[in-house]
This record gives sequence, C-alpha cells and structure tokens, in this order.
Amino acid sequence: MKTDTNQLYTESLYPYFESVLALTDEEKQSAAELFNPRLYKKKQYVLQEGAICIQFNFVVSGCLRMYKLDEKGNIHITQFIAENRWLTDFESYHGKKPSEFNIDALEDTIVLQITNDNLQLLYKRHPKFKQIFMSLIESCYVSLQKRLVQNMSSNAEQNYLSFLQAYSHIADRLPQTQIASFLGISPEFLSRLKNKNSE
Amino acid sequence: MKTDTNQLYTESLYPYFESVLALTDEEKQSAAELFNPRLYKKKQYVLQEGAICIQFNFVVSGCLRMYKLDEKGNIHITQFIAENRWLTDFESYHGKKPSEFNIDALEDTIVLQITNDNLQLLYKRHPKFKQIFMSLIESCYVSLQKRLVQNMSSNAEQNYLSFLQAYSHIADRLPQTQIASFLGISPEFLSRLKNKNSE
DNA sequence: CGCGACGTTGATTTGCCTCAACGATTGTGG
DNA sequence: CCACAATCGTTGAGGCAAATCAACGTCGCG
Repeated sequence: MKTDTNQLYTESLYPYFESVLALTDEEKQSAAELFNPRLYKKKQYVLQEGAICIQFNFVVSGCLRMYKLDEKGNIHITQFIAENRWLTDFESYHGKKPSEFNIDALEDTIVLQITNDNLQLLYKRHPKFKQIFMSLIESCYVSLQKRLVQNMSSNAEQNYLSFLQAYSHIADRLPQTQIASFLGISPEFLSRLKNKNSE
Repeated sequence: MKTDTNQLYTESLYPYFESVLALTDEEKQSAAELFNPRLYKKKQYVLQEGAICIQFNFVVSGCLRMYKLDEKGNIHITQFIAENRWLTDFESYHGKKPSEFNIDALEDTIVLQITNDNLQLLYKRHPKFKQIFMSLIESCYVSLQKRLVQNMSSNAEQNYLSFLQAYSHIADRLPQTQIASFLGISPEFLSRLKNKNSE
C-alpha cells in the first residue's frame, strides 16, 4: 500500500519517461507501485564500495555524487546527479557484483528507487519500459563519452568553463573541492583559475 | 537473398548474442537476414564527421578506431574496436543526428552492419534482442567508465601499463602514435616511457 | 567556543609537451 | 623494381601547465 507522499514523488518521474514515450495511466500506475521513495541526509551513503548496488536511483530533489577511491585514498568523482536524473552502478546493479564505487549525498536528497527484480517485473508487465531504459542508458553513455573527449582535448581552464556550462543548474551548489575532484585537478589550481578569470 | 559468404560471417555473431541469451534457429535466421557484411580497406572511412551514423558495426576481423578532431586538428581516439566487438556513434545512430566523430579502419576490416530501422525490426520480431542490445550498451558504458576513472586516477605510465593489459589482444597490432593518441599523451613521451620500462 | 571543512596564496617541483633533428621502415607511383 | 615520399619511432633541449607542500583566514556547525 502506497502513501499519498509516494504518489506525490512519483509524479516527478512521469515527465522523464514521457520525454521518451507516452505512457498510459496503467503504465504509470505500475511504475508508481514498483518505485520506492527514500530520503538520504547530507553525507549519508547511498552505496559503499564492496556492497552490491541493488537500487536504480532517480533524484527527486537534492544532489548525489558517485566517486572512486584510488590506492592513495584520493577521491575521483565520476558523477554529480541532481534533480530528475538517474544514477546506479550498472555493473553492480545488473551483474550483482560488489561495486568499486561509492555514492553519497551532497545535500539532503530524496530519491525514487527500484530494484533490479522490480525493474524486470516492470519490463515484463509493460515492455515499453525496455525502450525507455535503453534510451536512458544510451544517453548516460553519450554524456560520459562527451566528458571523456572534452577532458582529453582541452586544458584545465577550458574544462572548467565547459563544466560550468554543462552543470549550470547545480554548479553554484557544489563546493570547489568537489568540482576540482570531478575535473581531475587540485583544489588549489582551480582556485587560481577562478581568480584569473574574474580579473 | 543472402550468399554463403554472408552466412559464414554471421556465424561469428551468434556466440556474442548467446553469451547473453540463448537463441533459437529462427532468431538466428532473422539476425542473419538483417545484418550485412562489408569490407573496409585500411584507412577507409566507416563514418565521417558531419554524416549520420546509420550502421551499428560488429567487427568480424580487423580493427577500427573512432576519434574526434579538436579545433587545432589534433585527433583524440575514443575507441579501438577489433574482433567480436561493437561500434557505433549511439547519439547519431539513435537520434539520426550528424556525428561529431570519425571512424576508420586501421587494418583491412570485415564488419557486419545493421541499420537502425532493421534493428527495430529485429526487436519487433524477437523482443529477446532488446535484452541483448541493452546488455551490450551497458557493457559499453561500464568499460568507458572504467577508462575514465583509470585516466583520472593515474599518471601516463600507469595508464599505459593498464592499457597494455586491457588491450593485450591487439596492443601489438597498434602503432605507438595511435596508442599515444588514445592515452592522451604525445608520441614522444610514450616512446620515453617504453624505454624507461624496458631498462 | 573550538574544531573541521573550505578557499586562497606563495614557493618550489615535476610530469608532460613542443619543437627539432635524425634513422628505419613502409608503401607507392613511375 | 627502384626512387622518393610518407609514416613511424627515437632522442635531445627547453618550456609550461599543473601538482605538491605549507601557511593562513574564514565560515559553519556541533
């Protein structure tokens, strides 16, 4: 039995789905039943390295980061995911393997979650969702590839500027240290870049 | 009407599909009908920047590279794709948009190609292929993410060494200039790294 | 209040690039 | 089949982008 609150959150899910394919009320209803809302407080883990990523997350409000620790303990941020975007570790979620990544909340964050089993159930009930999630994975791939190319073909300053464009919706909510870690540069150097640009 | 030669090539396609899901003879037959073989000579373009990528390519033999040109004319290689692996520009293929990428052949290369329309037809005839291609896209995403993290968390020397491991099947067929471009370092510096390691 | 995260600035070091020159190899047209 | 061009790999000298280490001020929070 779902609460009214859940119903409220799932409302924010449909616009995403319908940007790919229109849904019937029945399809919306199925989705609403199979997603569960959850609140993560700032700094709380959504996924820890070594655990299996059992949830596919849709961010209703707030912001998550995904990162990997290297052998020296430095963190490397692979993703910032804020409102109306999706996040999971595909390898762990799909293959039920222990994850190499961590996910935590940079702000208090409300997500809608679906387990892999429930996602398969959703596919079975309404094959249309296969198209939708295939399109979702594709767009994740495309943006990752864009980021890789951007990184390879420019210096830190240009990468920072194009980050500001691509992440204009959340850039001012992110601490500089986090942005530096995402860009793969030191916080000190990012600080110098900013000053240089504002002169 | 398909030739015996085509039949021969498509044989190499089934093992890939069946590593995800077992196929019936009918499903194999449908796939064989909808894929077309094509030979690209060394240096020949498979896709040129600005064109729409209408084919999804499965490499039967040989090796392709995908790359992007930056404003200075430097090339940045995003992929090396050899035997039994897949290559397309998803954004262009799916969205029918002009591509930002180039694909060409590093060796004489035989590919099996399917257009997006035929792929949709294949999905319609046998929905099982949706699962298979979804799994394919996922694994593309996963390996791209691994590469990004590897790149961010290590220096050029370690990146080179892990490239050799990850690409051990084709590393010795690739010119050093190409490998340098893939790693995002200059050919001169790669040369110095190699000498350093072999001392 | 006091501690820890954050941002800034300076001095120094270093990883990697650029430019240039040079052999070796491949390939190609006459 | 040879001659010449193009591509490839190597090596040296010099320069720059970015890291590192260290010190310090500010702010938010328990």
